[in-house]
Amino acid sequence: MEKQHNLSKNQKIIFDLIDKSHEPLKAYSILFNVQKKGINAPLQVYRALDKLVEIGKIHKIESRNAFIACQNSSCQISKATAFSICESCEKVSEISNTKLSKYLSNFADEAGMKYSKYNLEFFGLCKKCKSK
Amino acid sequence: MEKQHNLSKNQKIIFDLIDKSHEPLKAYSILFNVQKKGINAPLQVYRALDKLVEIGKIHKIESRNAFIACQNSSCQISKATAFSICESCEKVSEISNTKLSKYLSNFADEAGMKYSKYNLEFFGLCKKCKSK
DNA sequence: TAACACTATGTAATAATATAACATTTACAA
DNA sequence: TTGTAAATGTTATATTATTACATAGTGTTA
Repeated sequence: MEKQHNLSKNQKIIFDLIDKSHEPLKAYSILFNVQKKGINAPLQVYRALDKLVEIGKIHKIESRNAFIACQNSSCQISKATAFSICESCEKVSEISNTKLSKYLSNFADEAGMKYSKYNLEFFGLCKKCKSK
Repeated sequence: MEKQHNLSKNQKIIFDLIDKSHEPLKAYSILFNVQKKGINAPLQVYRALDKLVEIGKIHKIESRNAFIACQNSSCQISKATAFSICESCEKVSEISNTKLSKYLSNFADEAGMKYSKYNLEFFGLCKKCKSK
């Protein structure tokens, strides 16, 4: 059984917002959206984001400085993440592919090092944008 | 034959600095280091960095907001990059592995989409830090 | 060579992203 | 009930990156 994380008040407010969103959210856009709920300062947002990333409820899209909810229960443990990003409409999807994650987890560099932690971002055009 | 890019004055100054460095450099650290050469403003640095990234002479380490010189002639074309990052000493190495790059370039998501462009960052402890 | 397009440069101001430092409060196990 | 870790609140500030505008260089081609 996986460890249960009871989210704190701020964590819950911010997670709910990200989880409901259909696109990655940026920290200051989150801040703007939760000010009505009494979260007033950037640090309050960043602290909640840090924690949510740490426990795997959300992921940071590094190339976009934005955050999305995890779509994939297993990366709550693994911290091994992969995304596809449309360079036109900025749609981001989490890739949940066992073969890919196994391949990357087992990948060994020249020195024989393996890495259980990684982040992969694919870039291209999504189906919609491609057909325009 | 690959397209020859003649670097401009600022591009050359900044590329030389990054190329000589044994660690990823951040934009404002670059700025500080090139002020004696007459580059005074952040924008001058960012413009050169953008161009150098575009032509593949350097890469951005997204999770660190830092830049390193390309170690791998082939990614001047591919924009398909992979790195290992030590979470203790922050050493970054570019991974140049044909199997890996082929695997990722041929990877198709659920929708059958392939992506020639990607960025992969592995995290762990380098050999040195591991043995401490 | 003049006209043009394109790339690069210089400068100032400001936007966007993220953290430091410090005080206080809450959750909860020992 | 006390100790400790986690979370919160607040102010200030550090770090990363872009906008806007003016000017200068480079190379092509009419």
